[in-house]
Amino acid sequence: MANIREIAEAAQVSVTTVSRVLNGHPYVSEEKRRRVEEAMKLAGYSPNSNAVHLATGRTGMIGVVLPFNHHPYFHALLGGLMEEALKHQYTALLCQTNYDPREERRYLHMLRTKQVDGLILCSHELPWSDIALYAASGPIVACESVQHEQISSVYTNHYDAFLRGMRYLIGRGHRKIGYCIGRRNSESSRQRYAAYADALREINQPLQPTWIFEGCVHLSDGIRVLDSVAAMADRPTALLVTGDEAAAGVLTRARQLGISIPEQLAIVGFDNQPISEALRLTTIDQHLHEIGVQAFQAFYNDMVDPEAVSRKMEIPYELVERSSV
Amino acid sequence: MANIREIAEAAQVSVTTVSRVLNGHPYVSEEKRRRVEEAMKLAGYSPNSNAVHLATGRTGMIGVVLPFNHHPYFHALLGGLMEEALKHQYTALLCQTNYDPREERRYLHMLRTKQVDGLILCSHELPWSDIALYAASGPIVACESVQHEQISSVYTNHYDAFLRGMRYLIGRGHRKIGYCIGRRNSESSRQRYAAYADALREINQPLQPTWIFEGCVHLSDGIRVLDSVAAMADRPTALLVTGDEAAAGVLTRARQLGISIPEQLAIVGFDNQPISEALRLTTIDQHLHEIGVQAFQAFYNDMVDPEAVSRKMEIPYELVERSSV
DNA sequence: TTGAAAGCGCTAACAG
DNA sequence: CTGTTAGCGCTTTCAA
Repeated sequence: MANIREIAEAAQVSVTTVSRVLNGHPYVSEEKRRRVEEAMKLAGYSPNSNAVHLATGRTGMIGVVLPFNHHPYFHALLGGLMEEALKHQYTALLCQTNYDPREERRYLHMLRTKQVDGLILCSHELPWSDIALYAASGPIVACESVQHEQISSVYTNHYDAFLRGMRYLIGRGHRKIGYCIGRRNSESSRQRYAAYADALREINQPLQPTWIFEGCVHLSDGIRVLDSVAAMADRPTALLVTGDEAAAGVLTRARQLGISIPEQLAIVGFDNQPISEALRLTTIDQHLHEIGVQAFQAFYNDMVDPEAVSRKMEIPYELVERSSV
Repeated sequence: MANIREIAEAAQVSVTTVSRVLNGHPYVSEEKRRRVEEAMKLAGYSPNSNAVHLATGRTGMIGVVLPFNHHPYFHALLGGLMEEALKHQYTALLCQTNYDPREERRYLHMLRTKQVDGLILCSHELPWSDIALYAASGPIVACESVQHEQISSVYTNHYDAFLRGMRYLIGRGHRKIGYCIGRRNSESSRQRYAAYADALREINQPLQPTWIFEGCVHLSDGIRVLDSVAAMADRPTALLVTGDEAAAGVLTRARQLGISIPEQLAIVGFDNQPISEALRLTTIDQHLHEIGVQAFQAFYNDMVDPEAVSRKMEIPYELVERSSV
C-alpha cells in the first residue's frame, strides 16, 4: 500500500536512504536506520517487486523447465539447483510443460519479457535451434549435452555410463541383457541404445528387441516390465534400468513372484536415489544433485559475465555396487 | 532489448499509439497499426513485463498454492481453475509448498510485493487468522470452508458428502464399515470423522478404530490398506475411501488376492477421477473441476470489485453409482 | 553520510 | 483517431 516515499517522509529521510536500508547498504547512520525500520514496520511496508525489477533490470528469478516434477529424478536435480540458487539470492520458478511445446514456448517467452533472468531446461520438446533464438534475452542452460554456442550445458555422458553398466554385467558373466528407458526419442535414449548395441557387439550377442522396454518412469512401470519378463520363454538374465524408481518396481515385483535377485535376474539401476539404498540396489549414480548445482552456476556465470563463452560441463558418473547384481 | 520509444520512432508514431496496438485497443488507423507491427517485428520487440506490471498495478498472475501437484485431485482442480483463468487472460503460478509453512509464507508474501494479483489456496498449513493478514494486499480464495470475512471460500460439504456415502452403504445392508482419509489434521478429515461417528450411531454400531486408515493418497496406499484389511480377523465389509486413486489401489489389490468386490468388500471412492470410471468404481463426485472454476471466479470478482463481500460457495456433490458396491 | 534528480519501460488520462 | 505528459515505485549516479 504505502510506497517508499511515504516511508521516507515518515522517517524524515530521503528515499535514497530508505532504499539503502532496504538493500542493506552501508553508510547509513544507526539513528536513521532505526527510524526507517520503525516507519516500515508501522506502515506494514513491503517494496513493490515490479518496481524493483524494472529499476534493477533483474528479477532474481530463474525458470526451471521440466515436464513434471513428481519424480525423484527431478527432486534430486532441483535439490542441487535450489540449494545453489539460494546462495545467490535466487529463487526458482517451476515451469511445468507436461511435454507440451506450446507451454515450453510460453516459458521461453518469459525470458524475453524479463519475467525471469534465465532458464534452466531439464527437458525440452522444441529443437535447440529454436530455443537458441531466445538466448539473446538471457542465459539458457541445458541439463543435457548440447552443442549450440549460446546454450550452456551440464550433462552426463550417457553413452559411457550405459556402457559401464553393460560391461559390469558382462564382467559378471551375463550375456542375455535387456534394458529399460524412459522416453524413446530423447538424446540420452539414443546414446543408450548405441552403447547397448556396441556392448552386445563386443560379446557377439544378437540384439533382442523384446528385451528393450520403453516408458519406464515410475515404480508401476517396473512392475509391468517384470511381468512381461516373467512371461517370456527366453528371459534376459540381467536388466539395466534407467531410473531407480522403475528398477525398484522390477525388484519388488520379482521378489513377489519368487524370482531371486540377483541369481535369476540381475538389476542395475540409475541415479542412486534413496529407494535404491533401501533396497540394496546396485546403481549408477549420475550425481543429479551436482548437475543441479553446476547448472545454476553455469547460469550465474553467464548472468554475471554475458560475454563469457557458454559452458559445456560433463559430470562424472559412478557405479555404486550393492546387492542386485 | 528495444523499448517502446524506439518502436514509436521507427514507426513514426507516438508511444501511445504503440501501446494501443500492443494492447489491441481500438482507434488506431490500419496504416499506423501496420507500421507499428512491422517495426516491432523488425526489432524483435517484446514488451517488458515488469514495466507493464508496474504501470498497470497488476500482473495477470494468480498464485495457486498446493502441497504438491502430482495427484489427480489437483489435476482436476487445476484444470477447472486454469480453464477459467485463461478466459480472463490470467495465468497461474504454481506454488508448491511440500507442506512447509515457510514456503507457504513465502508465497503469501508475493501478494504483498505484487508479484501476483491474488492467491488460491488448495491447501494450507498456517492458521487462517495468520493468512487473513495478507488479504489486505489482494484477494485470497480457499478451496475449503473458511469463516474469515476477508477470505473467499469454495468448498464441498464434507460432512454431508461423507454421511451420504455412509448411508448409501448402510442402505445396502452394510454394518461393518471402515474408511480411509489423506491427512489426519485437515478440517475435512474432522468433518468426515464426525459424519462417520454419527452414521454409526444411527445404526448403533461401535466405532472400530482399526478400520480407520490415514495417509491414503496414492494407489500404493490403497494396496497397503487392503493388505491390512486382509490380515484382520474381523474385517469391515465396506470401505469409504476419500480419493479414487487410493480406492483403485484397494480394489486392484483385492482382486489380486481373490477378494471379490463388492460381495466380500464394497468400496466407495471419492472424486470421480478417470481411474474410477475405468474400474467401475462407485464414487462420490465433488466436482473438483467446478470448484476450480468457481475459485477463480471468486478471485476475479474480488479483484474487479474489492469492496465486494467475500464469497462462501458450497459446491454440490453427487453419488455416482457403478459396480463396487 | 546524505539527498536531489534522472531514469527503468510502459499505461492512461487528457486535450486536441 | 493521435500525441503530450504525468505517473507507477524503486535504484543509482552524482554532487555535496
